[in-house]
Amino acid sequence: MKLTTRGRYAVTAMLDLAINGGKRPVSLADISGRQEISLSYLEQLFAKLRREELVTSARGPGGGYRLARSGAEIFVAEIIDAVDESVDVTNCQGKGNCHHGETCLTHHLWEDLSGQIHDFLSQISLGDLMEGGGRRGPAHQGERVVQTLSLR
Amino acid sequence: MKLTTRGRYAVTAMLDLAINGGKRPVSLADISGRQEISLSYLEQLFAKLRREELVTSARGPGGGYRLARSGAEIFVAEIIDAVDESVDVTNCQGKGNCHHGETCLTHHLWEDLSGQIHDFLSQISLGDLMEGGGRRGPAHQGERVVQTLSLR
DNA sequence: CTTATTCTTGACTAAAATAGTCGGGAATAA
DNA sequence: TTATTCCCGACTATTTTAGTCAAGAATAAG
Repeated sequence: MKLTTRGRYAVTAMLDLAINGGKRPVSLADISGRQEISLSYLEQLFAKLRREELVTSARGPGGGYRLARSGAEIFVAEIIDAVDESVDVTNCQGKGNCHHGETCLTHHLWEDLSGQIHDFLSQISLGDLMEGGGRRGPAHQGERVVQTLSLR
Repeated sequence: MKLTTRGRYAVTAMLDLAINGGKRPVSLADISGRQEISLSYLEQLFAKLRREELVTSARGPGGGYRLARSGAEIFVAEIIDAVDESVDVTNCQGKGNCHHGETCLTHHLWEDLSGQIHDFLSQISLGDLMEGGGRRGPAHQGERVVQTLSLR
């Protein structure tokens, strides 16, 4: 799990799709215009999103992309995983000699930590984001997610 | 808040310091040897950690670094913030014209999201990591952190 | 006092990731 | 038939990451 600008772009684009996508598919050109993301870059991102079956596509005039499921069933973690694949685990993979010959401590640690964040983002759907949205202030105090995190 | 390899390096090094640092300071050469991180790179990281007052230094033979506070009082989020500074907020900073003239939706969204993760990592101290450590399996089922996350 | 050790600083470099470009295609609705 | 839109691969510029190098300052130990 990585959190980068690319992940933000992808979530942004998917949210745009969730908001503006009704019956008709939404073209990348539209998303590009609204969100100010380069069209070609969006194409790259959506190729990955499609491979992970988060969106479906329709070619030709009036074509574009649709969410593969409802917004309530698509979670932020899925989107980020789709575009930011390959979490390479540096240092001491398998070697297990990092710490006085014992099996690497910090590696597991980070893996766990990143797993926790992943679990967290797995609870937030596009639907949640649409409701609560980016609005700050007292508008939506409603939604609450309670999470139990265990450190092992 | 960014989560990168550099942050992992920093947390790893700080944890090494927490574990191996008793009365005497720990030299970067020692950490470099144990954790297999380049010495010069560690120097760069520790310059930042020192600026943020997470560690104190002692020069000369037998010198090295010490945690500035006890491990129980140093939190993962602080470490990551210290080395991964400058979270630049791309697109629509202040412009507020991203989405049909309304003030940018996804920007706030991401800021909130990243804030939640920050809060989460602000609850995990080096002390916690030392206890629970990287051990998987049923060893330490004890520690539990309960968090209430609110989507706005 | 000398010396080896260790931090301190700044500039530089190589490699990788990120963000983006470009050009050609294939499908398809109008 | 044609304009629109996805699809795909290769290429490029910029930035970030990870690491190198060299010179210097503080200081404990001998």
